[in-house]
Amino acid sequence: MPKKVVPEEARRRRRPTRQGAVLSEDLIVQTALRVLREHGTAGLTARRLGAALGADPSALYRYFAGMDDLARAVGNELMGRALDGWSGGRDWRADLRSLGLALHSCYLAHPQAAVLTASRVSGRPREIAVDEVILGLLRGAGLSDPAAVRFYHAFIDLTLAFAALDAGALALPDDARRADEEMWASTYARLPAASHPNIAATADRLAARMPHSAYPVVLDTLLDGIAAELAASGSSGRRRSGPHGGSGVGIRSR
Amino acid sequence: MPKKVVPEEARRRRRPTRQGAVLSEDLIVQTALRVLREHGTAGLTARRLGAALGADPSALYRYFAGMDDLARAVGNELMGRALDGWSGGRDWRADLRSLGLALHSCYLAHPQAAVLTASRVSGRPREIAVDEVILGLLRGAGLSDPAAVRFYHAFIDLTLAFAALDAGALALPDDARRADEEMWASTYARLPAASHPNIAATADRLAARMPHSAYPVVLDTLLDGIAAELAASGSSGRRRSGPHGGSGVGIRSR
DNA sequence: ACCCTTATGCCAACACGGTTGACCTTATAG
DNA sequence: CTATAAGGTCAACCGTGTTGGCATAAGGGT
Repeated sequence: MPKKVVPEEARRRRRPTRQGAVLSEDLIVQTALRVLREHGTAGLTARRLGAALGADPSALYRYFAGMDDLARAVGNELMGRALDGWSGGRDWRADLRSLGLALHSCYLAHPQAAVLTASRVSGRPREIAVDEVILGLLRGAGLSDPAAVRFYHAFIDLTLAFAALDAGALALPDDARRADEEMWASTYARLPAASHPNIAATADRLAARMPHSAYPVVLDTLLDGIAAELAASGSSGRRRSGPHGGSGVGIRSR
Repeated sequence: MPKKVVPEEARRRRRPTRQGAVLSEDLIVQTALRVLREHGTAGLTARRLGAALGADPSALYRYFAGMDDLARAVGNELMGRALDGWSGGRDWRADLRSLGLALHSCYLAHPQAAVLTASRVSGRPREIAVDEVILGLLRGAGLSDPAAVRFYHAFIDLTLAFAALDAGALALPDDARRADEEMWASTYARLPAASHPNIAATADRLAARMPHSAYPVVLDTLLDGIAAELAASGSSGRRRSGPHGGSGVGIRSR
């Protein structure tokens, strides 16, 4: 039956639900975020979302083709929030850096939703807007199209990968997260230097650093790489280091 | 009922199943890997695994506390395989690169387990062994302890973050994954140049590159960064670029 | 101001998922 | 040889996404 989902722009009749709510794509997405925050990653079910909206679960299918489609809409909303809270206008490096950090922290604000959507490509307007901005910054900086695409890919996947990883830790039950964090001060710090010399020599530094995100470090390294590419292609003709060829590893969608 | 799962070492009576198979933890894990490979990535269900073993689904609960527990067992198996299939002995850069790729592809071979375990720190022997190897390579290359720890953190989180991201895509139902991949050739390729000039100019390159993993590119960039740090600290005293300070973003466990 | 079309909410049902309690069988300890 | 309990099986429970059919009310056409 819901082969035909009416797009939001074409909606006319807004019938209130039995309990008075008037549904809309936006209301459903906002409620989904609330349910996600309250009930955890696995807590977003059609029935629970319906209950939270005061509507029958099947009513959702008038707005989304399925829970999968809904998840993409949620991801799109996160992208939009990040973009709204960002402003460019400085040099490409500062802009890219602040955009990456904005995306990262925006996903981290909703860990459950991040875990759910970070590995999906929604193809919706606000995500497309983010992609367009990134590509614009890279090409505007002077990169060739192949290099811009290569670094766009690296930038967006890096950002979303860390968003998902860090969000995954935040989304754990409190006790499990605490146990994971204390692992560095307990298990690792007690390893004998004889069998694990390198861990033993750096145990205190590890315990201090591991509970934080490595995203800023890796992001800056990537920005260094982009700057190096710009310097190389600016002076001489082409090329940079390493076997950065196009031979992909694995099959990915994002 | 399965509050009490008998550990593998304490098992004595091995009753054959109705269809003749003799169950064991190892047989179940191996069969789970086979089912994952054959029935697609979303095809590992208790009922299907039971059928593949020639046993009732509930028999699994004599060996594992639940499907979650079984997934962790599969994950452990993967860590072991990654470490076993790797050999160092060349320069630090080649060793780090092959180790990263080995970990990445090993997790990707079993996406469900990867998604489930990538953001956890288990503190188990094989994982500790991997950490010791990485730290050893970095310190052996000549990095100071703070730099070694910083790059160890970046390396392991980067690898696991991409493993989880890429695995998340692979773990999607087949049709959803296909839809995601075709998004680049459909939605993005059709955006008008007027509104989205940068995407329009690079649409074909994007469609060609995005279905692959960006991990190798980012990994090589990180290795470039390590090499730069070595060169800088080798000649002059200290320092590298960027605001890489210790002020963490977010709270992480891994 | 009316009516008629149809968008849209609701209900009941389906297939499939993990999980469990009760039962039965048989391998092994004593 | 027997008693015990490990471990396989069966049936059932509950929660999941999803859909076909039906009821209703919104709002444009007249």
